[in-house]
Amino acid sequence: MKWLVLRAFNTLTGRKEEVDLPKDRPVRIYVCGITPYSSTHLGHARPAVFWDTVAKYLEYRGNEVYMVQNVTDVNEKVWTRSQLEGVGEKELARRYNREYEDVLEDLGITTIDEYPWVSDHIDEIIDMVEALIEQGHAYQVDEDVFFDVSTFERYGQLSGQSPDELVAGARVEVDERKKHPADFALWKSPTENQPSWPSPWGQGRPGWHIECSAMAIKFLGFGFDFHGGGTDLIFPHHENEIAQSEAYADDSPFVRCWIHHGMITGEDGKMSKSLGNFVTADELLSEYRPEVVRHFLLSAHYSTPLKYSEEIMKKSQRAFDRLISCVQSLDQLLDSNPEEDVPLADSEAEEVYAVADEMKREFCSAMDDDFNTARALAALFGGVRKVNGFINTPDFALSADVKQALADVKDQLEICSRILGVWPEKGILQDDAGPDTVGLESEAQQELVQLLIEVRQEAREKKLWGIADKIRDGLAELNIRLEDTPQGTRVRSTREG
RNA sequence: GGCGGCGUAGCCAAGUGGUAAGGCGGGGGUCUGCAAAACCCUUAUUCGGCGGUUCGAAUCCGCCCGUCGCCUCCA
Repeated sequence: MKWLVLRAFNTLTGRKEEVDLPKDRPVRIYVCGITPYSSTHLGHARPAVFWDTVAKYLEYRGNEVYMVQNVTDVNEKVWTRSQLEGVGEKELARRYNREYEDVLEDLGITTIDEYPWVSDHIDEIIDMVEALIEQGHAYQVDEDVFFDVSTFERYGQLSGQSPDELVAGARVEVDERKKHPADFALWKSPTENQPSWPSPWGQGRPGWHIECSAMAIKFLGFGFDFHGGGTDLIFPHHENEIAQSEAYADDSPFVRCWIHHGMITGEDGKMSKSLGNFVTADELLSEYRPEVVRHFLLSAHYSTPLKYSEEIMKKSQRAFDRLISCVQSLDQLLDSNPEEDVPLADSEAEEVYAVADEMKREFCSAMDDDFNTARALAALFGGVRKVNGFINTPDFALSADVKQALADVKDQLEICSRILGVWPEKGILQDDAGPDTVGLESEAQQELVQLLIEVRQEAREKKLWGIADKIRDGLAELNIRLEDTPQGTRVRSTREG
């Protein structure tokens, strides 16, 4: 496979640019993670699924990937919530982080190499703040330390606004001790009895922003390849990250390409806790299979807002069903013996190979073009449609050559699907049929279903349609659907989730 | 008020200079004992509006409208 250039939209420059992928070292990626103070919702799942897909794609492309996602466990929100629940800040963070990790595991996210915690990097943070003070980029007031925005001429580059413009519309009252209203805290004294750490400026806590700079530089070095996060983090978080990091290193750029994903929205705007319109990842995963959730999250380009609704989830469910159905058809053909002396077997096989090639080409072209997962999904399903069309033609015959070509197309479907995470990882009947379905363990249930199919088949051969339909209808009520195909009766679970 | 994103069929969504992918839904057919699934045909003379550049614009430029986000320690 000959790779073309990868292009990505860089928030810093505001345009799509070519990204040279390093050949002698891993692609280094930092993605803003969560603040573990409440349940994981869909908005947290989007970046995780998106970046997991990017990493898997880059690996498929032949690049190693090293990806880091932080855990902001020292933070006002964590503190506030811990007070409400009457537990320690650390304990609360651990609990919600565990929940987040479980969701990531359910969603098949396997590409994140490090999850650094802020509370484990206080030393690095203090070192960085000290250096910034020495360099004249930061100043101490009482027991707080602020970054001096006026010493960094590129301030505002990412968000496209000057410090004064930012201040003009500010809705918060400004700390009078700051030299410039846009200055931000690097280190601050604790309120009440918050956990705090000793520092040259007294007991205190890191400000927001500084932890990401310190941890990104520690794990990835200065000038790494991609930095991801939500559009809501562009200002102030990422703007400040750039300022303090580039000031600290006296170098530029801190990040080669900034990628910001759009917000998940509910019926009334951005999904957030304060609006109460969020859907937790757990809720969704109890209703839909992870592959379906991934399909939904990848069905629009990462940069656009994505509206959640029950209806749209049903669409993703159907799309996933379509993929499964195609794979099952392929499996059945690959399990059967090829016919001999099939006319035109060569050209038929060529046709199938062409489907696989075209799908792969279009898939890669979509991913290379600013990680366009919506287009990649379209390429995948285009392949599904063509395969279905091919094996459904009236004069379709399974020659040995065609069989081999179909095996190839199935491999390609699997490769593309696995990158996106929509490949049915777990069996469709076996794992779906929990005890609630028919009150039996799955293996016993399978055997039972097989028996029923055989009985029904005998009934059909004797044209006892009433009995045959009773079995089919009865199983349908248990969410087990029977489909009669020329290759025999196929079993499908219609249970969602 | 400032900055940025977005606006494509009933719905979701690709398409960033060469004449509108795909999916869902709808309509018609094929297959089937009947179904289901699948397949085939069909469903936007036009891309929020108005101007401009160009042989040619959904694509580039300007203005306007709508919408979302940020300017609050939010993914």
